[in-house]
Amino acid sequence: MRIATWNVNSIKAHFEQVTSWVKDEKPDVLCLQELKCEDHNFPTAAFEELGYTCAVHGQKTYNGVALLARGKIEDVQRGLPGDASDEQARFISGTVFGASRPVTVAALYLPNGNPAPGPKYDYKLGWMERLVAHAQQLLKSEDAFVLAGDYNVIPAAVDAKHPQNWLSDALFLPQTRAAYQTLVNLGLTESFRALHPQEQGAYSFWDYQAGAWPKNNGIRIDHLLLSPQAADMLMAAEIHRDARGHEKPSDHVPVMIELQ
DNA sequence: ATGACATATGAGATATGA
Repeated sequence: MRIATWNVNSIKAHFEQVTSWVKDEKPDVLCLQELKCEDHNFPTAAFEELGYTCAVHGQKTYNGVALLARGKIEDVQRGLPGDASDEQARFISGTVFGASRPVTVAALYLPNGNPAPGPKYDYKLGWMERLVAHAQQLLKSEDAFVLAGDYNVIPAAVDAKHPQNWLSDALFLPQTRAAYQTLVNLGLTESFRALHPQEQGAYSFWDYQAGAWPKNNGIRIDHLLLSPQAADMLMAAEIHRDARGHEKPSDHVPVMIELQ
């Protein structure tokens, strides 16, 4: 079972590139972030024609996440538990069915948090605390699960071309990295780094500005975190950096893993 | 030090992103 995550920076603006990639790669499960559209404007019919079931948690202009799967999706949950007043569409989860066992997959779009300090950074840290609490709940079941998405977290200096430029940024502040490490320390496995411990220059985001892409001035912020039961099934993890080379691309590229 | 670039909204300029 192959599971991919991709911050598409508007599904409307990048529809052709997303569907083209899906036709080529045929992931079994696809987590999308930054749809920037409401549910009724998501191209559900087009993805259904490609063989996917769609679970969408959209929002006008900002945010918006979706979970797509080749088979059925059960127990869909929209929104990250822990704050009923949070109206930002940044989390959707559901259970999909692989050859061997069910897997719960969450598509998440963790808040950017800039400028830090400030209310946006407070929101980011609060969101991360809620994600830790939710992961703790999921771990109790001992089921396989995958938390996939745009974490807006640079885990370590190796995950940025110029880490010194990010020291005071919400994506790389010590408090951000500590919160992310708290999540991982629950017993989760970060797929890409687990399989490529030494690899440098592997990024998933390049700013549109200042020629970041041709200089490979990127950061690795899109991650798939695995429960112990899912980690046991991990066979591959790859960043599809070629997607950044098209005309008018998203600023993120897909990251895809293979389980069992 | 600043802006550079992209998207959505809505019809100009602003908010957001990372």
